Parts: sequence; C-alpha cells; structure tokens
Amino acid sequence: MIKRIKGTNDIIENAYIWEWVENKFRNVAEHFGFSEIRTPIFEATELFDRGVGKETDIVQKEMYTFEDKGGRSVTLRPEGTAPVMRAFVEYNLASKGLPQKFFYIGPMFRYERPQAGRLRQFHQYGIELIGSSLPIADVYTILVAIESLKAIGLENFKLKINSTGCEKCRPSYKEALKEYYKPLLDELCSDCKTRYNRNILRLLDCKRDAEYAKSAPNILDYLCDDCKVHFEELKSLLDKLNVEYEVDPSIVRGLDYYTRTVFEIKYPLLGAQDAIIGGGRYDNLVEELGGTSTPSVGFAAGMERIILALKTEEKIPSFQDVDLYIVAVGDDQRADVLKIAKELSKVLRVDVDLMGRKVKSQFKNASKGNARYVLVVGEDEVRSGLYTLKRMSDGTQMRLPIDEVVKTVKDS
RNA sequence: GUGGUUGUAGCUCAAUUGGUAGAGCGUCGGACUGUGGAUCCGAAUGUUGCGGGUUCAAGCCCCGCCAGCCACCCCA
Repeated sequence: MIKRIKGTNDIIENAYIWEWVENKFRNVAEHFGFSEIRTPIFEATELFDRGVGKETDIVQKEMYTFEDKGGRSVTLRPEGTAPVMRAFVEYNLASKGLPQKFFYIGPMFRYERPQAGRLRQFHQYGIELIGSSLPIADVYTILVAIESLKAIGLENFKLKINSTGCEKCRPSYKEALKEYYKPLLDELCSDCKTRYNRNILRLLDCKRDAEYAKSAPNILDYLCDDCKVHFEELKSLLDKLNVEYEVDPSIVRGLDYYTRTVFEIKYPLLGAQDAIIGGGRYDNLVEELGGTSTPSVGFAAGMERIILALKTEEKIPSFQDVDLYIVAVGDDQRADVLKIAKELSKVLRVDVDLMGRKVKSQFKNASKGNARYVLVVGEDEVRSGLYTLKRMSDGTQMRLPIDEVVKTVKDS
C-alpha cells in the first residue's frame, strides 16, 4: 500500500472546517483592506537564503531544496513573507502607492520531525502590511491577528510582544549577551554552545537553559532612542485599544528579517507547539531583496494549530450536508428523481441514491447524511405532480408541488 | 537531528506460561414488499505496520526498517 509522505496530512472529513476557518480569515483580512496574493509554491533557493537568513535553522536544515531539470536550485517555500516581498519588488508595487496590504493562505514546507501541530507540509494564513514604519501599522497588524481569532470564536489565547531593536542597537545588545554568557559557556547545553556563535539571541528561548536567560540582560534596556519611542508608542496604542498583552523579552523570532516589534500569540493548551501566530516588523527585508528600503509588518498564523485549538474549545460548527434527499420509490422513478435533482440543485443541496437501494435504505442513507428533508417520488407523485415532503427532525409529511417544496425547504 | 513510547478489522480495544486472531461500535442486509435515527437477527472484513531471525509452533521473544505520539530541537 502506498502511504502518505511522513509529516503530511489528508484532510477528508474535516475539509468543511478548513473551508469555514479560511473563509472567516479571508473575510476579516478583506474587511481590514487587505487583498489576496497568491505566489508560487516554489521559489529560487536564493530568495530564502537572503530573505529568511542563511544562518537560520530554517535555511540550514529544514528546507526542501532540489535541482530542477534545468539545473536551477529550487525550494518549496518554508514561509510566506519572503515570496510576497519578492513579488512586491519584482512588480515594483511601491509605484501603486503605499501602504500595500496583502494576505495569503496556503501550504508551506519544512523538513522537521513531525508531531502534533507540526507537520512537514503545513498551512499558514498571513498578512503583510508594506510601507509604513509607524507603530500604528504594527498595531493594525496585531488587530487583524486578534480579530481573525475572534472571528472563529477562539478565546484562550495570549499576546506577547517584544522589541528586537534595529541594526543600530542590536549589536550592542548582542555584545552584552556574549559578555553575560561567556563565563557560563561550559554549563550550557550543546545546542546553546553552537548558538552562542551563530545566533546568540536564540539562547534566550532555550528551554533547557531557561534559568540563565532569566537574569540575562534585557534587550529593552539596550534599545536606541528611536526603537524605544517606537516600542513605547506601540504599547500605549495597545493600551488605548484595550488590547491585552504581556511584554516578554524571551520572544525572539527565528527568522533573521525581523526588526523592532516582534509578537507571538500563544495558545497554552496546545502543549509544546503552542504558538498559533507569530509576527513582527521587517524593515530591512525589501532592501535585502534588492528593492528600495520599505518598512513592513506582518504575521503568519498556523492553520493546523488553530484548528486544533478550535477543537479544544469545541467551537467547530456542525456541518449540514444535505437540504433535500430525493427518494425513488421504484426503479421507474429513478429518471424522475434525477430530473428533479438536476433542477433543485440550482438552489438546494440535494442528494439521491446511486446504489439502487430500496426505499427504506434510502431513508437510512438520508438520515446518515443529516438530510433536513426527504422528498418521496413514487408513481402517485409523478402522476399528480404533488410530491411527498418529509421533515426529518419531527417526521411530519405534506404533499406539495415542486415549487412549494423548494420554498418550504429554503425557508426553514 | 536526539531521547522515550506505541503500532492487532474502517474506529476503540481484547487474545493465559509462545499453540495458529476475537468483542463492541461502524458498514451492509433482513425482520418492516412506499418511510430514517430505537430494538432484534444475520453477513462481510485482517498479509496482527513492513522485513528478517529464533522455535515443532510467533500478535507475543530477538534484530532492522517504517509510521504515529510525547519531549528536546524548531516554529506557525
């Protein structure tokens, strides 16, 4: 038997949940003035090397990279921001005026060890707000994130924010961290030892060495004046909007492009993979990709994790499969049933028996499929034009002409 | 990539000191020849995750692989 690839999923009975969540998110993004962008699933490898950062774990060990038949190095996208920004630069979208606001929903690929809430093909919903350096843009982005979660009825999530500074102040902070950790180096875990040189910021969110991180220097004490003002304004705006948040200096994103604001929305009930949204500001990314410097903010939301969270709150709506199941009493009525189904399918969700079942089994089938109504088509009905309509919730029956049937089913 | 743990019917699980695989649910059919969700009766279904080894005999013991889950790691 051929089985699915490790770390991938087939969405079979839950597809309607996905559709429902996607529609809610799409709707929120559009109501905040974002328009959808669809970029390719694979890109030149160089895009992620430069955008996400060569030293990041994503690029170092998690990308699906291969050579195509033309000898190009190609990579299945591990995240959505770099491709959107590539398109922004490639089509010179800045010329249409700023800001540009995009959202996307689609599959991403990372070669990781799978576990619940972490897949090799997973799906993200995200937005990019391109062109504004002001804190109101950060807040707007955070609002879209929160309103998206609220739109699907999610409640037990927590917003955490932090600032990672900019190219002016981050170096001095990194120095301070190196000073702090230098004498501790021997006691750190092996991962942290390599991170010490490669990306010292990541020492802060290591779970094993969390104790050391507690008394480590705090980035907020090292911010330059501009970054400090930006962060203060962000917080005061959030306060004015009554958005609850927690400042958490251990929030360090794993992608190199972040500057200043970073935030995470956590859903603690999910266990180890509890970050359902991650985002922040990336003021240098456009320039890194060869465009003219354009400050931007955005976030990415993990669809699988959000749907898991939704399940813990039992907020998933039930799905009504069928409005009207049309029963053929005898084989002579099969064609009549098809004819009626063809017409009514224009306005109702209909279903019919395709297995040659007897009346009783057709009813059983209608029940199983949660049909709200059953229409019985027998010799009598065809002759008189008066069809038997049964409401399944209480079993009441009536005889009606077809247009009355449609009206009754639609109006209830 | 590291460590731990699990893998038996579509699902949840059972199978004595190794003795040749079973129950509930679900599916399908019948009781009810034009009426569902209840009840009763009946039926079908497994290369015991895969491959090898030990043994007269392996679901059970041993080795390898694969997959799921948990933690690390990573991050959404």
